[in-house]
Amino acid sequence: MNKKIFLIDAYAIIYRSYYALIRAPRINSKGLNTSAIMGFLNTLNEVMQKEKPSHIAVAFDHGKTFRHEVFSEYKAQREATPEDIKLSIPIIKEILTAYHIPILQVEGYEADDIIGTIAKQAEGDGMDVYMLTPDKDYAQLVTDKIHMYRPRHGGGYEDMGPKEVCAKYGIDSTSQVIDLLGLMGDSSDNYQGCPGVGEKTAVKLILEFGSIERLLSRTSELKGKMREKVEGAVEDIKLSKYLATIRQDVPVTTPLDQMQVQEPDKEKLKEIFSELEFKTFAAKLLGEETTNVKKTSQKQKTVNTQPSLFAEFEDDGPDLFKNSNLRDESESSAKVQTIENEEEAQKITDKLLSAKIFVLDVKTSSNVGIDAKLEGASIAMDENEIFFFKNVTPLKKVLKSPTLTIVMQNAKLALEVLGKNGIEVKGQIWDTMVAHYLINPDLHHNKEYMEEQFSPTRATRILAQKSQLEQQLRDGGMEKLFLEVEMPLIPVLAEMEMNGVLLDTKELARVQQEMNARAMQIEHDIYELAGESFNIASPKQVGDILFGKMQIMEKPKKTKTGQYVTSEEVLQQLRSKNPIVGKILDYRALKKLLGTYIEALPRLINPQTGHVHTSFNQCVTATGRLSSSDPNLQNIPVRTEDGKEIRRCFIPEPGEEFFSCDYSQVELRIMASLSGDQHMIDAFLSGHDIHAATSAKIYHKDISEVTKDERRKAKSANFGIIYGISAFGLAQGLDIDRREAKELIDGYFESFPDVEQFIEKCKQTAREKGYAETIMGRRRYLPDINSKNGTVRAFAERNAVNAPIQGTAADIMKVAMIRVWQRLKAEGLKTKMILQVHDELNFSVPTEEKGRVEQIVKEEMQNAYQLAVPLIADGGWGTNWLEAH
DNA sequence: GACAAGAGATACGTC
DNA sequence: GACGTATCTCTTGTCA
Repeated sequence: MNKKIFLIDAYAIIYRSYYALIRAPRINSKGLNTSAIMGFLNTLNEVMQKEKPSHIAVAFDHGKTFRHEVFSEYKAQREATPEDIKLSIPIIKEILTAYHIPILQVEGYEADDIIGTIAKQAEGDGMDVYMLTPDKDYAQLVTDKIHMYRPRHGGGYEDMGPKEVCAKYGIDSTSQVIDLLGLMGDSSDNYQGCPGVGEKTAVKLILEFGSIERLLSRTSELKGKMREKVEGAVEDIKLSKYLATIRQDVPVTTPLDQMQVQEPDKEKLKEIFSELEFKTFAAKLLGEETTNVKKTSQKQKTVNTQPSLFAEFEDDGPDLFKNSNLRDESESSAKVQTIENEEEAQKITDKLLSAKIFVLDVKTSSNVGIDAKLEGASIAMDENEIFFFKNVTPLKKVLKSPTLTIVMQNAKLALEVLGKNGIEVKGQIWDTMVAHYLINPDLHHNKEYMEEQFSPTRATRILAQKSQLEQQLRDGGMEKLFLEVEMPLIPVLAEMEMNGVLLDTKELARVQQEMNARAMQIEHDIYELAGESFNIASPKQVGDILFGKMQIMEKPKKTKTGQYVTSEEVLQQLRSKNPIVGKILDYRALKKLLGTYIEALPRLINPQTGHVHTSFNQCVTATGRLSSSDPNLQNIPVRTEDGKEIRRCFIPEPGEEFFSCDYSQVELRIMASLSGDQHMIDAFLSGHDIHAATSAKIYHKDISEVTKDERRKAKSANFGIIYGISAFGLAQGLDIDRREAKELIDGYFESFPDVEQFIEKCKQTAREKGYAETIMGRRRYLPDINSKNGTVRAFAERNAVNAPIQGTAADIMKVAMIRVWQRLKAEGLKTKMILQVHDELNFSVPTEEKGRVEQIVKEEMQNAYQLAVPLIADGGWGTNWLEAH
């Protein structure tokens, strides 16, 4: 029989036992928590009986280690060893001594290092080595002869050899365990490895590169974020690997033969167990009759709650700095005066009326207009004095005065909340949030600003910001855009948000049922074709089925994270390979519609108003467009038949009609105008279908001879220019090769030479100024325009072309919205503007106003700006959004 | 170790 | 090109 040695990591077992019983610790009559001792003994007992080792030893950590020397933070975050464990250690050591089991500890080393060293020696002596520990770090030591003997969660043990270790972590060899740990780090030892890399990613990298050293020498092969992560943590990774590496050269003085299992000192053990009140143990371990010792005879008390050792420090006392409002006040020199009676209010409103400008900062219960309640408002005329109104009604008269300038931050929200309380704002709005957006359109303003909590003194900060922002707007030539477009737009948006849009919930429910049934059928078909069921919503699983299991194509494309690409684009190409592909696409389309719209929309109906109230965000996009969220009503489907079913569910107010009016080819018209290309302008002036006309020009044909395919290509080219896509992008979109795409673009530029020049000019201007500009002076900064990296630069160049076109379209639409809204007001019409989708406006119109509204909307949209080509707006009516289109 | 929250990737809806 | 949202997957922090 071969020699068999068990090496036990004492603290690992002790901690594990202690925490396993933390909710119901074992406490003996002397008040000692014996969980740790009991657990340790149980483990020892089980091993001795089951495995009958020939040799055994127990290793303890001892003092600060060499790891602390190279890394002072090593295990620094660990809480102090619980008192109960501290008390248990000498007892456990005493028990071990009584068993005649050697206690191994070496100053400056951890138990792992000692066990690593002995394991190596024992292996050299031809022993079978078992390391008894739950600690995964030990896996690095595993060989054919050195196994881990790991306590299982529910009880029992797991014998882990090289095969088991590799299988558990998914690696090729046990030596890679340290590479794995070096990358993932170990939170319990307080070293982090590569931040953002956990087990999954670490395994992937190790499998790809083999080791940390090889990975670090070849980081250039990594892509994107992953490369940044790894390259940014090279030193941490190296250090982590060093810390994770278990030493095998510890000066242990105990020779192996002293670890031979011996007869225990039974008398001594009896004494200790009796002291601990371990009756069962005493009986069991000493081989006495156990049957008459009933379980219940253990008088161990079970305590459910244990007072925290730190209780006295956990008292949630007053933290002066917890409340940021308090901190704000201490920073501001302004006096805050709370206005509570009418007399005071009167005085201040009189003062306000004679002031030209003041700050109004409204306190709301929510950042979402429709949900928000009015909770007061502060007013500041200068930086010294702030008045906080708990009741805002006295301000009604002031806010109505059109001659005053009211400075606000996020005025749309204020207007909405005030409006709900019957207070109209007619003064000139000056919104610092929007100003900041114009000056720096790349930042996320809504979040940044709205997360700042209200405090009475916020008003003075807004005032200070205003003068700064005003200067910046002037410097950037955006004052006009700000005052004449963005500011007047605010009440329009506020009203649209409050109006909301009605949904036909019955119809929606019907559509939901029908689509759900279809989705289920398709799901079933897919499982049948795949021969197994899987999560079709998981791109990873879809990829594994299609390309891994079914292998429907050779050399499938992979994403940067190493998964198969299963995008619509890829799958469309593979439709003919296997019927499952089409089914997956159909399933995804249905699920998308169901999940994003059909099931989601009814949940977003406001119970008070019965309408869906989106947020129109004025400070989000880099180009100047609005965006819509919660829900996004700017991406309601329209292309597919199923998508159209959803549009059908958007309805006007009861008894009214839905009017939808959209600009025809605004962006192309803007490009024609900005470039001044006479051919393009003529094409528009002729009134022909613009894509056909473009095509006729490119292919030197009469417009009547243009084929469908030629028109399609011209259309793509037109869009390509607007979106600034590359020849590559165009080729992809049209499914033609790049050479042909290049020819198409060349032909396009030959036909419209000034368009080509315009594009060049856009890039040139951006290079010189550092930003692109719209017709109304809106800027988009393009810091990458002079980048050395070709891809990065090309991206900026496309933005340089796209931003002026898309941004100008946005400018024009905003002007149109303001004018339409103002006319509706001026003419006292009840028609409501309810949605804007970039180039389209939607209204709910009382029947008697139809004629008037159609005329106003078309007129104001078409005359919003004078271009070299006419702006055309097409309107349509219906009982729902789809019909109106 | 289990669990939840957060971040990132992927996919897809619109203009 | 510009967005916003759903879903899955992985990482990280927290709690025993």
